Amino acid sequence: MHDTAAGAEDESLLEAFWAVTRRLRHRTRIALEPWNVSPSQSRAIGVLTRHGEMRLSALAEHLRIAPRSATEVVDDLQQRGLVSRRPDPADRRATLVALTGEGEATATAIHDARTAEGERLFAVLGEADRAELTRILRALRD
Amino acid sequence: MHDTAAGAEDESLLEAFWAVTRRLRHRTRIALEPWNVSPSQSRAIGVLTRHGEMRLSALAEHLRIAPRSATEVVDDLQQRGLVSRRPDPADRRATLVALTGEGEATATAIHDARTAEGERLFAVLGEADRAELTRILRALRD
DNA sequence: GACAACGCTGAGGTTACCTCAACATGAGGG
DNA sequence: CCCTCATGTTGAGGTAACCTCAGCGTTGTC
Repeated sequence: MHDTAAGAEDESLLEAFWAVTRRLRHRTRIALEPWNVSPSQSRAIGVLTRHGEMRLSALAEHLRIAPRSATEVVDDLQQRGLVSRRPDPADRRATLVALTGEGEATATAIHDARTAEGERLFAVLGEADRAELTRILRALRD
Repeated sequence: MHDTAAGAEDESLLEAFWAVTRRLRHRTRIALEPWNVSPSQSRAIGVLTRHGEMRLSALAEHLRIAPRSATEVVDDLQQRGLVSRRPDPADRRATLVALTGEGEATATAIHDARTAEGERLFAVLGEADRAELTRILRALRD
C-alpha cells in the first residue's frame, strides 16, 4: 500500500516534471524565433561562448555530432557572419572556429532571451519556493 | 544589487532545471532502447493508451504533426503489429487506429520503464523534498 | 623517406517531418 | 437527384539535420 502510494506520487511527479519541461521548451523556442537559428546552431553558439575559439572537431565533440555534421553547422553560421574560420597555426590540417563580433552579440541576445523566458516562468514562485526548487534540482543534477 | 542577485539565482535555477531535464531525457532514451521505438512512435502509443481508438487525423492532432506524417507513424507501428487500422463505421472516409494486444503490452512496458527511470532519478530525494518538488512543479505547470 | 593516423569536406544515404494534389466519401442546396 | 464544396487519407516529392565512407592534404613516427 505504501509502495503503491509512493509509486503513484512518483509517476505524478515525473508527469509534472515533463509538463514543465515541455512548457519551458515551447516558450523558449518561440522566444528564440526572431534570431532564426536552429537548436543545434544555438547550441554551437553556446559552446563557442563558453569555451572560446576551438577546432571544428572539438566543436563536434561538444555538440555530440559527427565532425562532418559540424562542418555544416559552421557553414551556416559562417554564412550568417556569426562565426569565422581560420587555419590553426599549430596544425595546418585543422581549422579554428570562433564567434565574430556579431556572433558574440547574438550569443548575448539569445542568452538574455533564454534567461528572460526562465524568469517569466519562475516568476509565479515566491523567493522561498525558488530557493527550494534550486536546492532540489541541484541535488538531482549531482 | 538585489536585482542582480535575483537574476543570477534565476539563471542558475534555469541552468539546473535544464541539466536535470537533460539527465532524465538521456536516461529515459537509454531505458527505452530495447523496444526500438522512435520518440514519436512512443508518443503515439501513449496517446492511444490514454485516449483509446481514434481517427488517424485525431492522432495527428494529438501528436502535433501533419495528418500525412501520422500515416507514416501508423504504418510503422502497424508493421510491427502494435496498432491496427479499421474503417470507421460512421464515416467511410476515416480510418480508426487502435492498439493491438501486443501494442497494449508494449505500452505498459514502456510506461513502466519510463516510471522506473523517474523513480531512479528522484530516489535521491527524501519524502519531504519529493512532495515539495511535486507541489512546486504543479504550480509551474498551471 | 615511407607510412599510418589525423582533420576536414565532397558525395550520397537515412529519418522524420513537411506541402500539395488526387481520390473517395459525406453534407447541403437547388 | 445531382452538383458542389468540404473532409479524411494517401501518393509523390521536398527539406533539414543528422549519418557513413572515401579522398585530400598534413603530421608524426620509425
